[in-house]
Amino acid sequence: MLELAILGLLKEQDLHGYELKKRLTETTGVFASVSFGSLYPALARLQAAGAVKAVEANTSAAVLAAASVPVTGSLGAELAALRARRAIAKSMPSASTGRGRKVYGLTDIGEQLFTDLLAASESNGEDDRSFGLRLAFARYLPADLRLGLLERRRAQLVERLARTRTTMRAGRERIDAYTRSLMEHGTETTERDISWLDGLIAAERVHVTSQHNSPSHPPSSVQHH
Amino acid sequence: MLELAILGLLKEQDLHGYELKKRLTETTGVFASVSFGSLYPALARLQAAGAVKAVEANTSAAVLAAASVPVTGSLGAELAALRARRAIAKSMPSASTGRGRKVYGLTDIGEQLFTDLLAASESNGEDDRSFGLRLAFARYLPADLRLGLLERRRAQLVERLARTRTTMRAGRERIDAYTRSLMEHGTETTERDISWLDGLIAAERVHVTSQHNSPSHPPSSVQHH
DNA sequence: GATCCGTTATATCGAACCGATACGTCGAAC
DNA sequence: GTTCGACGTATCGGTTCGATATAACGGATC
Repeated sequence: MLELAILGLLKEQDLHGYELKKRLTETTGVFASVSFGSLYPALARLQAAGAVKAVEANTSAAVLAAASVPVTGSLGAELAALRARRAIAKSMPSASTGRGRKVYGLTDIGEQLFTDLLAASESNGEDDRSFGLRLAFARYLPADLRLGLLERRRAQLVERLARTRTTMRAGRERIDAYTRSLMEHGTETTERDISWLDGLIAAERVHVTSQHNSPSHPPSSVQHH
Repeated sequence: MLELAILGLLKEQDLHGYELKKRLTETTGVFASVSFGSLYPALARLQAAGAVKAVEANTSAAVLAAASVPVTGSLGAELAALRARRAIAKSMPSASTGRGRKVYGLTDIGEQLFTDLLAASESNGEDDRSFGLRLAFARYLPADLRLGLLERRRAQLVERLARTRTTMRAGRERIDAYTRSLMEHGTETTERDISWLDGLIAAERVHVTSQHNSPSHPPSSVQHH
């Protein structure tokens, strides 16, 4: 789960651990708290699996070297050098502060792993954060899988709603006022989530039926009935 | 965190593990999924700390036979006997590996531990589930601590709102449509959470200022909307 | 009446994850 | 001139999860 998030962020841009954590907590938002105690082991796992590699492993020395002599052929190193130059130009001190930072980048294996993890619908944990994370990377999914993700989530929320209502009817004398208020508020929140999903699904269907290009599949075949 | 939930449920009624899990997932609802892999170790910890004790062990005849002398020719009974001996060797009292249910109840230490955990405001994890769980047992809190719980939660949500808005303004070109929709929906949800909390806080204040409160008699009417 | 299957029930294992902490550099405030 | 906070990598102990094993029971199904 965390690995999917890391791969997704690295797909857009090479990043080091600290920045990765900031984006996971702040930008992606879905992770209320992802700690270094899980981030660094996850990075180590991904590196051991060959999904990511350390693209730039030092401070200004390596940056300057990459900037002056770009003979490595590494795309990530060139990008890092570009970013370092821009940072220096903006007199941003973060390029050379602190201890030696390790910038990670995706490999081909990592690209493939990202695609596999994102499209995995059967082996799903199916929790709330899983959906939020997948939606944040939904633009990398083909249109049909994207629609399936939204509809599966909708069905899941509808089922949760039904179970909650059953529980509230079943043990109504055991539930005190605070718990009941919590459950009712949760029910309303889930209902709003469902109608929000309905909006997304409707927009998705319009997009699917109006124009025929999905991101990775050419419109060679009509939809099957 | 899980220990607090267990203690709170056992405070109302003696329960065995399976029923405990059902109430944690269904009734309390806050825990989307609490697994046996965390429930049983938590129960063992609480038992080792003397906070709970096995009140009734409805052990079957096979378990008793395995614990004392394995007389049956059944393979399963012999395996059970092996495991029971190993458990006894680990000095675990009443380790019945049979299928008899073990009903747990609170001790005086457990009552005290529950009160301490519930009132702990400084060493808080402060995540979403923590608040929901505490609110579900808010009737056991004195009125001032209950109000503090609600106001701390409110302040937390307000801060989250501010941080999310800052993030959305800062990296607006980096955020794609799906992520933006997710963040906007999350913002609306948080705003509704805050106004829901305002209702609870108002009801709480009315109760505090209008009459003398006793911890064992929570307000009979909590506002829902 | 033997067999299959879902529910009730306890328990363990490996892997993942979290919070705290340590180690370390830098700029700014005081 | 030193404390303070930001950046930055890393590990440790303990908690939790998901999967799995074990086992007894009741009800279908053949």
